[in-house]
Amino acid sequence: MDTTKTILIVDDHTLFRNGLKLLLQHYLPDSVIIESSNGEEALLRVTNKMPDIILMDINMPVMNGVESTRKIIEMNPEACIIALTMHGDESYYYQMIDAGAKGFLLKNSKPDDVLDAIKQVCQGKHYFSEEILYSVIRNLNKNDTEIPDIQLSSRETEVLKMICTGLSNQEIGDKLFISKRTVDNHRASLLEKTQSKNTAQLVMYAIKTGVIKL
Amino acid sequence: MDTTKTILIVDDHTLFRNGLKLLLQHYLPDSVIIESSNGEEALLRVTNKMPDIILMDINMPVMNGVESTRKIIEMNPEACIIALTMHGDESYYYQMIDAGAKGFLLKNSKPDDVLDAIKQVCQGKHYFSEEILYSVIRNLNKNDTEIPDIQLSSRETEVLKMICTGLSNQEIGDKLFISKRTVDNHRASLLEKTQSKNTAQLVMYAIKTGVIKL
DNA sequence: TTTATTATGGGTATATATACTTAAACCGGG
DNA sequence: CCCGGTTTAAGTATATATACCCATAATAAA
Repeated sequence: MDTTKTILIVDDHTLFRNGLKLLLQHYLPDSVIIESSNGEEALLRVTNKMPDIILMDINMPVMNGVESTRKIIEMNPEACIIALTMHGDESYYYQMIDAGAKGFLLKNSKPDDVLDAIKQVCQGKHYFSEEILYSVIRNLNKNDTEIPDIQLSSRETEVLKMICTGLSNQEIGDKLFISKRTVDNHRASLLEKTQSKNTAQLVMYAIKTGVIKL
Repeated sequence: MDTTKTILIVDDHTLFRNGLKLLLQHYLPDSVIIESSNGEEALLRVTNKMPDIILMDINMPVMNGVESTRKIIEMNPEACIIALTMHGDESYYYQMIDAGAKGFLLKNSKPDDVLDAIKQVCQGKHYFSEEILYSVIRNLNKNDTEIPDIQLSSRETEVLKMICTGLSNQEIGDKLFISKRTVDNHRASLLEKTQSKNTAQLVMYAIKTGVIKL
């Protein structure tokens, strides 16, 4: 690692931020570490001056990591954003890649991995935790036999949300001022697109993909 | 803070552990910090010598924080265990209190809060993050009008899990070698006990309460 | 021992969801 | 302009879930 760098940590957990900051200061004494507690704050921080590296959490209040990454990359496609993920965030991998993240780190990585990632990304390369590569490859195997990516229309998403709250097709129709039969059709489309067999699997899909929040 | 203390950090995220360790070493230079990456490791660590303070994450692989806390408190009811929680772990608050945790810290606390918590708990007192107290009080309000605590039988839980995977009552009956009608009745009990109107709400309940994992 | 709960199974009826089909109106991109 | 997808709607049929009722055996709790 050569000269002084500015590193922005974006995470909603103060303890995690503070700890990581100390960690980075210890291994990279010349670096300048700044912090933001969510995606929106991060956006404001980078408008004046783009840091050399951004370590971005995914699950955050106000604005999540995916959206924030997307907007930062819009401002500057060269921005070096490394996603900080936990096990369980698998469904966001592709979204983050799509948004323009240059690297992926698991939160249970070793400090060496973080330094490696920063080094690689600063050189214009990409960096992925081994575990993440493994997980992605495992998903690729799945996708051979299953569906790659599903696109739900806005109406379908709307209906899906209502289904999850426990409304019947009749009730959904009443709320949306459309026929129950139309809702039947949307539901059928949802079952087919998500390869679900019934309501239970549909709700599970909605939760796994983040269509609805707990 | 007076003399030298031993502090055990139990968390599955290496980065978090390392960061928190640096943080504690910075503010408590005389302390000895040791680490475990899950509840089972923690158990092994404390059998020889009980640390003065244990900072315990809740969601961990192999053995989670609740179970680990329960077993450590069994060994030594005086053990000073402080739970480290995230927003979203609300459903575990009561379990952790029940298990014997002496304090509660949110992962987005300030370092000062951590020192406070350690100080208080070492003096035999309890410590709770303000946000946690707030959340608990808010839930108390809810419980006035809603359901206090629901107890599902093991058979019901078994059926509920299968429902969530998308099996029909007939299929569940076949798997459990019981009549479809029996499953009908279990399902009806589940709907009543969980105050659900239909399958969708049932699945939502299962996920919110952690009956099933994603 | 009495009592309560759970697990088991069934009768009957209705409500809802699911499967298959067709089709009209609309809207945006090539 | 036509084409593909979405949204709307409906016919018809079956499968499944839900709502009541009841009953018995085993087990745990009081």
